[in-house]
Amino acid sequence: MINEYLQPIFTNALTKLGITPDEPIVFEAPKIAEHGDASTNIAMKLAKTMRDNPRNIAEKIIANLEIDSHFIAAVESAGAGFINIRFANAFFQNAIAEFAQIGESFGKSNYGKGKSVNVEYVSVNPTGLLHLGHGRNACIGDTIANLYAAIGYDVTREYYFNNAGNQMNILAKSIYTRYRQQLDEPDYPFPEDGYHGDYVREIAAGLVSEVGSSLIAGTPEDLTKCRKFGEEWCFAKIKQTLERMNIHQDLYFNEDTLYSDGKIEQVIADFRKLGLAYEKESALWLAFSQLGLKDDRVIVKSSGEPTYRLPDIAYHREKFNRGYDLLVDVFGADHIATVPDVMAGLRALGYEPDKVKVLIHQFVTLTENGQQVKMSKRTGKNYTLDDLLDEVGEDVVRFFLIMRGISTHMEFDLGLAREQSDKNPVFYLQYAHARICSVFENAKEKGIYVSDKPDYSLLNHDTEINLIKSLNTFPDAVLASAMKFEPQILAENLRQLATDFHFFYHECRILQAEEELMQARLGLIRVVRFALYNGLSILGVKAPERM
RNA sequence: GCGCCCGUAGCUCAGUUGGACAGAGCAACAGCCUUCUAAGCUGUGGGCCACAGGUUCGAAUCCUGUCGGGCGUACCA
Repeated sequence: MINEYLQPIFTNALTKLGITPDEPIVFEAPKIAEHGDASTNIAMKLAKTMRDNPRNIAEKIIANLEIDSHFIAAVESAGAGFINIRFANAFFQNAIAEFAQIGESFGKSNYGKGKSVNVEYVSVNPTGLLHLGHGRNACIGDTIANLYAAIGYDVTREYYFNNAGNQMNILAKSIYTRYRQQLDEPDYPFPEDGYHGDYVREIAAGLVSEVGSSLIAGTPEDLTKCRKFGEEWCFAKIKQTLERMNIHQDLYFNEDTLYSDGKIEQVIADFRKLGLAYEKESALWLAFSQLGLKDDRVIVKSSGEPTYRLPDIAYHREKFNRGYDLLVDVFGADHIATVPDVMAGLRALGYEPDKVKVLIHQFVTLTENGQQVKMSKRTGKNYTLDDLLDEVGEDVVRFFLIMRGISTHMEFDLGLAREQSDKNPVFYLQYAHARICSVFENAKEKGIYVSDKPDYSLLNHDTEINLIKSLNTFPDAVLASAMKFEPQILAENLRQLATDFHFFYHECRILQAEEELMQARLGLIRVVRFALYNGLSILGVKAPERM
């Protein structure tokens, strides 16, 4: 809003000076309050082409500005050639009136109207339970999806899985072993590469009570039953955990359908047609070296099974063909190797990889008293996402897992999480929301009529103006958070908004104020509530009315 | 060896397309509740932004190299 207001005023001044800038003028909020509400470095940018020093240029620009002194209080040059702009209170009073009119959709936009995005996340194969790393993936993906929904995109949330691969067979064998151990043979040997997790015992116990000893022979059909039972059990658990975190995906895409629908064969045929696929040592290779990558890779093993690259390419092609404007993949750092291969493959098939945004998040290190806790599914000792949700609650987990940039290596200390969960910043935001609700509740009890059109020009207290400034940044933060694929930007903005609200709340009485002022303040905090509510909802966190 | 990510306050981390004296939370210390929720507010201390060069009006941010950590580098996914 500040940018929209200043842009024409400055462009006009430059035009008068005979300058047509090739890029829009950038206004930013100075870190230091004395530097005003907005600042531009345009004079410094022009210094080279104009062959003049930035201070002189700044003065010339300022002299040519046509300023409405009702809204702009001061414009001055400073420092190395910055132009600082300070708004009058009227500017912000005007702004809050606009925000109030927007009402409950404050912060949302129709930036992406008519455009569609597919966000693929979680995508864990049903061979075990979700752990903390999956949680980070899930929370990032879901928040990204929410962000794009908030800026007007048509969003599809997708979960990709494979219930046919080798890992599933290993799970089947592991289940069968536990089944036998529980049924008749306590020393039945456990497969070397099997899943050691306790949950496998649970699955086996479930199997025992469901089918008794009918699978004891261990025929291939019996193992298939073990696998099927395990798959369903794991999926139910995974979905249950996601449900707890308020995550609901629209589409579960089974890799298997790529085979049954001939999509895999089609990709192979197309690569052959392009002369990019060749046989060597009874495997099928793809000539990635002709696609700008270093080495050729196997896409179909000598056993006849494809490697992960092939279905990944076929799957992305499938998503492309569904016609989305944007495809987002959320992967953990361990899957980074697949990205260049898939992109190169897609490009060769005639698709535009720029439409795909791959978000690689780094790992979460789980520690307890300084010691690392392993989360692996295979080694057995596993601390699951459910365990964490039980300990600290859904809101803390969701907020914690997105409050840092996705590329940072997060450390999660269990002891600290237990001890500090009540100090988690998420409560700070929720508390601000609850406080506002409480004020309205009190107003209602006192029979106070709340006006829809209060006189916002009565808001002149520093903390009021400051709060409006803070609100002013919220819609931009939602947009920036989406465009940059960084949920953390929104989390940080909300924290600042809550700070500014708490400060205002401490300084200014609302219901005890004189009638007109009270109405203006109620109007103000109503907008703050919409911002907090919308922001928290995007982050998948509850906005309680009472705490 | 090569590729990606990271190294900022005691701890966990922010830091917009390079901008003005480097920020927040937690921890520590000192204050604020007969008044709309003290899960709050105010104040204090705390830094060779890993290290060394380079680019420029200006670098935590961009480039090169070094050191340290994470993840990859399969006919596993």
